[in-house]
Amino acid sequence: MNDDNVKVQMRKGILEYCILSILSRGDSYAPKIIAELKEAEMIVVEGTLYPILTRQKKAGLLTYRWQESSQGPPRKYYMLTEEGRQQLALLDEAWDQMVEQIRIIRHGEHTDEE
Amino acid sequence: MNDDNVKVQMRKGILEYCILSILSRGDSYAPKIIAELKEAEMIVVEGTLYPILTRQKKAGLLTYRWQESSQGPPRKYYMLTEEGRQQLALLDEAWDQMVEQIRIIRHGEHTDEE
DNA sequence: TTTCGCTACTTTGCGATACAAAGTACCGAA
DNA sequence: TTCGGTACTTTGTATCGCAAAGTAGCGAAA
Repeated sequence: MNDDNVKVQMRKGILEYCILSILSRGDSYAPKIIAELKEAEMIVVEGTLYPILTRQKKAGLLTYRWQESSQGPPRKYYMLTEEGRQQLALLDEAWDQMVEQIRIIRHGEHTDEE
Repeated sequence: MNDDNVKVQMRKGILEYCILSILSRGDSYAPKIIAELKEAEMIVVEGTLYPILTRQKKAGLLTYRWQESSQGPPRKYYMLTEEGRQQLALLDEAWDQMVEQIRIIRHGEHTDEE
């Protein structure tokens, strides 16, 4: 167990959540999504992102449309489906729960104590 | 991608962190650790916990001593090493960072806006 | 027209993980 | 001696993030 690996493992599954969350604010395409994740200091590479997008589309959470770019090849703009929005709501809950679980483990059961 | 799987994936790596955190409050053995995790509603089974403990011991983060029980077979009491404490401090940081990263992705960069 | 660099998307193989399930071993009471 | 409870261990499976290499369209420069 080395340091980098722990971080990698910690992020498993969380990336799917982040991507849905980003798309909930508007359609986007891969390189732009990567840039947004990088702004939050959550580095992601292509080889990670594309398979996730494909999985999520296959799961019915996303769809996409091709859109031409003023520069370079056309882009695949992904957008949330209704099912994707529902899944995002579930993940919002799951994340909040996990934060609370970790808080309990770190500091104990109560809220008004250190 | 089904619901349960997302939760499973979200927890990858986080369990290692939880275990170090639990042990930082005092030596413990597997069934007791499982009980503590369950209190935080973070269900773990034996087949998950034991390999983690073995990995962490092999990594030098933990040691253990055998201690007899008033009932049943002797217990392996695990305790943090100095290296384990250092690693825990790093993971505390990493976790806080991740919570902040998710916050940024969910709500945007600023703290005083919704 | 051809070539080159940029952008965008895709695929393959690897190492690591959580989990289910089954198994091993020790202890004390009936 | 047998049996129930406790504790620890091992094996096989599915999934994930990632590095690395590959495919392809577009426009500008030669």
